[in-house]
Formats: sequence, structure tokens, C-alpha cells
Amino acid sequence: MAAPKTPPRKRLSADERERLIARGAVAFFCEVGFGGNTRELAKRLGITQPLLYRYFPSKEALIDRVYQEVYLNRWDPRWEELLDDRSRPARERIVEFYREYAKAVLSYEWIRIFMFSGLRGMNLNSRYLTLVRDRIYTRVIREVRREYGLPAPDEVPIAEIEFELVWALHASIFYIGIRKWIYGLEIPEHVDAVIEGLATAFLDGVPAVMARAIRKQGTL
Amino acid sequence: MAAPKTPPRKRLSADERERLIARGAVAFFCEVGFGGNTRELAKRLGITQPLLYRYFPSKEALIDRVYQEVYLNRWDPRWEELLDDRSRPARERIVEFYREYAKAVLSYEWIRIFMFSGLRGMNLNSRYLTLVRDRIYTRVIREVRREYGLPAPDEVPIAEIEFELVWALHASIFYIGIRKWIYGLEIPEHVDAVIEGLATAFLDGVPAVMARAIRKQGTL
DNA sequence: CGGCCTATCTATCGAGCGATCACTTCCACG
DNA sequence: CGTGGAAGTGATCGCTCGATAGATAGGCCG
Repeated sequence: MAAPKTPPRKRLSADERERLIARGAVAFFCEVGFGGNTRELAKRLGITQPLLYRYFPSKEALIDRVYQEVYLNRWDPRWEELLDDRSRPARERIVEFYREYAKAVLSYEWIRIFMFSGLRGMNLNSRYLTLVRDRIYTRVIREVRREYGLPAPDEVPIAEIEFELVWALHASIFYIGIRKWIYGLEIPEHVDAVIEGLATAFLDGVPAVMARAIRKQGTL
Repeated sequence: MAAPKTPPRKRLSADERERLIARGAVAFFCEVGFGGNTRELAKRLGITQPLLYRYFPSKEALIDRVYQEVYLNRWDPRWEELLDDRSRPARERIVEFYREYAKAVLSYEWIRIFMFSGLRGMNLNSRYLTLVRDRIYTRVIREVRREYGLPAPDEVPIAEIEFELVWALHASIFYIGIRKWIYGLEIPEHVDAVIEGLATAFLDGVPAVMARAIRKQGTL
């Protein structure tokens, strides 16, 4: 049959081409890791390898751009508002937050880039997770305490174990993504239902442990 | 001062040298990933790079050996016995099991090799985790059900959400290792206490969700 | 002490990869 | 219509890395 037709050389505007390369680089490095080579990336983009260097001065710069693409705009400021909205029951807010959070975080790109950047020794991960801890965990703990009639964090500071309990819920959700996108395992079809179950079990199981920690801290 | 004295060339028996290389390779590839190069590995071992090839036919063979070293003997058959021992309260057994499991699993080598092998697309991870699921999760679920007066798995099969709840506990523990050895975050000093808190919250929070799932399954 | 086996080393090959440069092709604009 | 500048390419450099081959030297045995 006919030879596989070579797509005619296409001229794009600089902006357009740069965006295409950036998007392609995200997909490519997510899949193969940052050890992936630029020739292969160029092939997938249907361009030649030197063209990459017209838009990015080095492979490292391209990788930085990948981080930007993936990390930026991942954070949704409404999460904090959602958790703060005391017109709704705490349980409902927390379950909904984790459903939303899972939606943002359980993606091939995010999970893999996050792991790759961690293994590479980037501090992006710790910076991001510090944000999560300060903005989310503290709120979850505050609202759970309030819901169960425990003292507010400004009366009794948050104990280490309380953070650990919230870390655990976070981990449970993130690990669903690891199972799927890193280990290649099957995961349940209805992730939302699972998240609801996890959050429910969390809210049922955590208060007793929290109360104990607070009592201990109070008597110190 | 004196030049750093080059240690005299040392002749070891083949067995001894092979073990040294294998051990060094584990430490090296754990740290830098499997993209690490053989010259650097040789330097750390205090030998020349070609010597590696006298003991391993290729880098790939060396990597296979690393997997063997790390995966073999990681599984402790007493875990199953421990979970089965009904002379002790279920709660106690489960807490102790997870303490033991954490001890085996929360190591720099294990955590990192596990992630690296997952990202490389090995199926070692899924094979290992299938083992965990079949040998551990089923037992934990069985004992929790028994403790809370729920039907045994041979009466009502284990629901997906029940596995998910145990996955969550597993994830909570494993993620402590990820935080420490991959993200480089600080973790609590007394991991045992945290594990106990997690297991307690699990045992307090899970039964209600499990009971609901079983009821639903029964009425289907 | 001398000879031999083999553990170890020095030197090097060849492929792959990041990066560069000069050349070609397209298209907007006068 | 044709030209200048920017988009895109082919060729290639220099380095790194896995792997090989031949030279060297440590130490056990007679």
C-alpha cells in the first residue's frame, strides 16, 4: 500500500509550538520518567529534536516547565472555603472536600510526576505538602474537634497524632492513585463511594483517639 | 600533608566480592535509582568499573540481583500465624501485626526500591501486593468481622469496600515511609505509637462501614 | 622461593544522548 | 511578486555510559 504519509512540515507560531512541546513533555516525562531522551520526545511530537532547543535552552529547563505545568493551578482555593463553611454539617463538608481533592489529585500526571520529583530529591513535594498541612489538615482537625465537642486548636494545640490521623486519610486516597498509576493495579470503579467510605470510617474512628491525645496533652 | 593513601589492591574470594557488589548495588540504586551509572557504583565500592562485569554479565543482571536482595526474605510467615492466633484478642493481634509489618516495611531500601520498581513498570509490586491482599487483608477482615459479630467471609463474601478499608490502613503506614524516604519530610519520633493510633482509629471506624456493606450485599 | 591461577586493573570501543550550527523552507508584508 | 526573518531541519560534536579485551599483580601451592 501507500507509504505512511509523512505529515507535511507544519509551521506554527512560536507560542503555539511552545505550548505543544510543553504539553507533550508533560505526557512524555510522566510516562517514562525524566531519564527519557529528547529524541524520543521529539518523535512523539512529530518534530525534530533540535527544534526543542529553539524553545527550551536545555532539557533541564524543559523539565522545570513540566513541573510548572503540573504543579500550577492544581490547588483550588475553594477547598479552604468549603471546609470553612459552617452553614453545612462538618461531616458533609469533609466528605465533599475529599471527593473534590481526589478528583484533582488522582490523575496519571499528578501521581507520577509527584513520585518522580520526590525520588529525584526535589523539594517541591515538601513545599506542596507543607501547604496541604497548613491549609487543609489544620482545618479538618479544627472542624472535627468542633463537631465532637473537643476544644478548639487555639485552646489546646494540635497534637502530633492528630496530624498523623489526617495524614492517614490523605495517604489512603493518594494511595489509590499509586495503586492504579504506579503499580498498575485495578482499583474500584466507583472511587467516590470508596472515598465516602474512607471519610466515614475516619470520622467514626478518629474522635476517640483525638480525645485521648487532647486529654493527655491537657494533663501534661 | 600526605596524599590520600590509595588502599592497596585487595584480592577477595569470588563469593565475598560478589556479595559486596550486591550489597553495594542495593545501597547505590536505592539512592540514585536504576539510572545510576556503573562507574559511580564501582567508585563507591572502591573497585574499577570493569570488575562489576566479571561478576554480573550486565547492568540489568545487577539490577535483577538488587530486586532479589530486597524482595527476598522480606515476608515473615509468622505474620499470618500472629493474625490467626485466636487465643489473643483481635484488637491486640491486629495492632501487633501492623507494628511488626511497619518494622519490616518502613526502611529506606524497601520504600525506594518498591517505588522505583513500580515506576519502571515491573510487575513485582503487583505480585507482592496480591500476596499481601490474599494472605493479610483477608485475615484482617475475617478477624474484624468476628470481633464485631459480623458474618464470616465464607458466609458473606468480602465486599470491595472492605478491602478498600484495609488498603487504607496499609497505605497510611506505607505512606509514613514515603514521607520520610521519598519526600524527605520529618516524621514522628515514635512510629509505634502512631501505628497504634492508626490501628485503633481503624478498628473504631471500620466496623460500621463494613456492617453497612454486608447488609447491602445480603439484600442484593 | 617460584610459578600459576585468577582477581583486578588500564585502555578503549561503540552506541546513545544532550547540545550546537549552518542550512533550508515557509509565510507575512510591502 | 519577491524578500527578509523566523520556523524547522540535517549533520555533527563531545561527552557519558555500558561493555570488552588484553595487561598486571596478589596470593596459594608445591
